[in-house]
Amino acid sequence: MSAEAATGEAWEDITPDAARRLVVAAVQAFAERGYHATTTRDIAGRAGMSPAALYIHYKTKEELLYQISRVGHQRSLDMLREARDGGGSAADRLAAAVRAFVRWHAEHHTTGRVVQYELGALAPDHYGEIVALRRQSEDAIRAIVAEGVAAGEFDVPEVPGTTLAVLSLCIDVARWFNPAGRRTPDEVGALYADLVLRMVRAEGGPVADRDRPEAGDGGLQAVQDLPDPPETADRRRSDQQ
Amino acid sequence: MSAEAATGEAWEDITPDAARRLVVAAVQAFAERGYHATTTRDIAGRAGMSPAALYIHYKTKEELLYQISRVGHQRSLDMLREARDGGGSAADRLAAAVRAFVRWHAEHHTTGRVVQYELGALAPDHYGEIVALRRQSEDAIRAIVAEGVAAGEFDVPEVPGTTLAVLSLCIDVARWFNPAGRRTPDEVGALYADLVLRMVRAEGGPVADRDRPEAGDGGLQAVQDLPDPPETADRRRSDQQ
DNA sequence: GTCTATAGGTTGATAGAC
DNA sequence: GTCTATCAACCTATAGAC
Repeated sequence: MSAEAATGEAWEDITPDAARRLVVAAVQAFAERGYHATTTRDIAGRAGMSPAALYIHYKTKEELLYQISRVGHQRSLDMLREARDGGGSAADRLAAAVRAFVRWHAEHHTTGRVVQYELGALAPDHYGEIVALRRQSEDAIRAIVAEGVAAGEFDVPEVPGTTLAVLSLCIDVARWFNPAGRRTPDEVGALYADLVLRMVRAEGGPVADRDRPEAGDGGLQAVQDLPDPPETADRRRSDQQ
Repeated sequence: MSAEAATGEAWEDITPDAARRLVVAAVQAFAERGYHATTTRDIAGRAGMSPAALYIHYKTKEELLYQISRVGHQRSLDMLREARDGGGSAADRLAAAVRAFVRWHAEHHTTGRVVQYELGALAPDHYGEIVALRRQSEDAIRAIVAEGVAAGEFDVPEVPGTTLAVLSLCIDVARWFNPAGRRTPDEVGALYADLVLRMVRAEGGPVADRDRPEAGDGGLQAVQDLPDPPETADRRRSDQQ
């Protein structure tokens, strides 16, 4: 599978064709070199156009990054919410969430790198919008963990901290995954789902059925301490803890 | 504590004074904006010098990054080897490794971000040197995990994959840690050591003492499938799997 | 919509006075 | 060792022909 095929899958519905080619080219370039090291000439060249053609479809280089970041974050959020709202025990749903999220970060590791590691180059208003999506993704995982604890399926030292660790583990896959490596995206997803369940399982193993409080977050969703909103686009990097 | 104080701790023995100020300034700038978005003017300005003064102490901007990366990676490796060679059970030593590594990435998250996420901007020969240090860090963790499995203390689905996950979890702390957040570096270290032990623990809990094979790697250190060495400095990002 | 040409500004790094 | 001044290269984005 060519790099373009792997990168392009998520961008099928962008039209016109030239705009899609530019996004695909930008994802590859941003993932390889980083946003700031990538020139608009490079992007346009990869898309088979002159440097000026980029500006017919996108107002700035940052708008291209914003498009990539927005679609990628929305896709992640949909995926995690689908797992949260799916059937089965909390363990089933947490495993499904981790499997899907990890698989996506491995399969689309080029997109994943841009989505996860180039946030800091977004304009302040775009950054704010993306952070809102990230909080919602964290909420989805936290809900599953909290429900598992409430149901007696999980035993964790702390719900928000464990949620952070699970999310963190999945995100970092985009950084290290190498398609020429030993494992397929499916295998990494299965391995990580296994490891995460080991991390949260109650000592006696999952409880099949017992009296349990109403499922839901039950006030367990602590407000996150996020850093101050950015003054300029490049003044901060983290949006968690 | 000022940002400079937190960043500066690791660079005390760099002389002369101007060279140290430049490294500290570079760490802060690279962590905030990324290597490519940082100008030599910005670094020199933060260090209280003219743009040209930087070149008295460092031949290029990349040499500054290399210095930061080399010292940070060497410090990480020393830390992990000290835990590996320390006393106690495999669980004790794995917990010590995670606690120290996570604590360092939280406390020195500015340095950590540069060390972990700006590798891709290194010149090819410098990059190769850093990757060698990273492999040795991975070896240190893998040795502890393998020894725990051999001793019956740990039960993991796969030693190399579990090692990767542990390392990954620790590294990602540099990305998300926010000193204005809820947790201190010590608290994150303790939490993560707890979570990692849950991840690797044998179902029946640690085995106190039993017949066990000679401790050591025993051939369990699989050769890593690393990507091809870079042709140019900016052509690759990952060095694992 | 795409091109060539280029404006207008910034960059990494150097020259030479002190 | 540090400064001011500057160069040559390169960048993002725009103008205007087709």
